[in-house]
Amino acid sequence: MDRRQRRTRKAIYDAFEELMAQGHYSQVTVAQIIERADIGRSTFYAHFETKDDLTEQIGAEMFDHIFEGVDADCRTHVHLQTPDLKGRLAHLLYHLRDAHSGVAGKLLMEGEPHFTQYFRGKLAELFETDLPPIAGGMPEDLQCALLVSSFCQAVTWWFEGGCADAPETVAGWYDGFIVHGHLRND
Amino acid sequence: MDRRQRRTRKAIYDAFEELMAQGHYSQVTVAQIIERADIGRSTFYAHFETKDDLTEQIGAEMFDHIFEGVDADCRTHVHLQTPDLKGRLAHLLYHLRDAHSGVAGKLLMEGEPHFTQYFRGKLAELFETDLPPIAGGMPEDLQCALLVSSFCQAVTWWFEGGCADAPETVAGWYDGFIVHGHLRND
DNA sequence: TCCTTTATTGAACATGTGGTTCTATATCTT
DNA sequence: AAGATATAGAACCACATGTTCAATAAAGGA
Repeated sequence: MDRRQRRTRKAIYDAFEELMAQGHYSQVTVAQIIERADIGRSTFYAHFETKDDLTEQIGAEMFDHIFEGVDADCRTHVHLQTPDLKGRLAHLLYHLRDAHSGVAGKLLMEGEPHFTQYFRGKLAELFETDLPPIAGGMPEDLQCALLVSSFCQAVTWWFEGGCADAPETVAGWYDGFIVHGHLRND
Repeated sequence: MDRRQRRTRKAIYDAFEELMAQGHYSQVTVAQIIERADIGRSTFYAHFETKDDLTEQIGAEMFDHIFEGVDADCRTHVHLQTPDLKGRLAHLLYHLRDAHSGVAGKLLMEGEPHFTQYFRGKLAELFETDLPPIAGGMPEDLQCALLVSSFCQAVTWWFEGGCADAPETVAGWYDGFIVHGHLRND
């Protein structure tokens, strides 16, 4: 790729992250991105078809990095050689909190579809591989969707509270919610 | 309330529902609503501050009706005098599917925050009253958020599939997911 | 029925955003 | 050095949100 392209692309990514770190997604405009990235308007549209396109691509790249980091961590830690779900989720929470100044988590919290889409896909992969389907007749895709959706909600809750609890704690709660059920009275 | 106000308000509500029945929420514009409701532009803004304001109010009214219907049904059916969660959720699914031409469910599916907000609140009430908190140390508000979020996802999944399964079936699956957990291997 | 109050109308206006087009200019790669 | 390509940036279009205001219509109480 041309060096110029790399430069402007990075400038756009950085501008987007900076703006996201201080405001709501829906308030971030292309004009702001352009101004902060210090590029021409047409240059932006030479790289991305629409604003949503940028959001999707930036989301994909961000989460690719994050999930790579999670995999690397899980390979490094010997006691996770056979990584259990709980451990993987804890690592995921660590990276969501720390990577890119927590912008990933924040965007997840806001639930913007174009951004979360890719994350949900990666999360679905994670659940599909690790989980034997033992629902009471529930279709697999529904089961997977419920797991993804509730984990996203857990992340949201965690970020809304300023990541006050330790990743392991939250992962443990979620694991308990999933594995043992919650409403058991007996 | 003035008869004129009632008339225009109803016209706006009807127009909104008709437009939602045939398109995506984000594509529905104020201009369209005005045209279909056959009212003046300034009249619309005399009733609602913004489009989001309309969305919130219409969502609140819709879901108030739906939840009232659910309550009424549960009181009618003798075998649900002590209504269990599963039965209530099944009734809720019935009403979501049938009320207002299924627009409620469709909007839920699209996940527009201003619209779903009120529904999530009502759903949280339902869970809070029915469910003894027996999580493994999980905070109650997180537990409730996970329940709400996963049920919304179940509704979404159901509508995406054209409401192919019976409400009781979906409610049963969800209940199993919650009560017994899903990943139990032993 | 009259009269006061209030809602509606509809056009004009202001503003902001997304997205396109075009030419001159700057920068890269070979 | 030279041809290819990316960028600058201004001008432009289309469209949506929301406001303002004077004229008109309708409601509801006396």
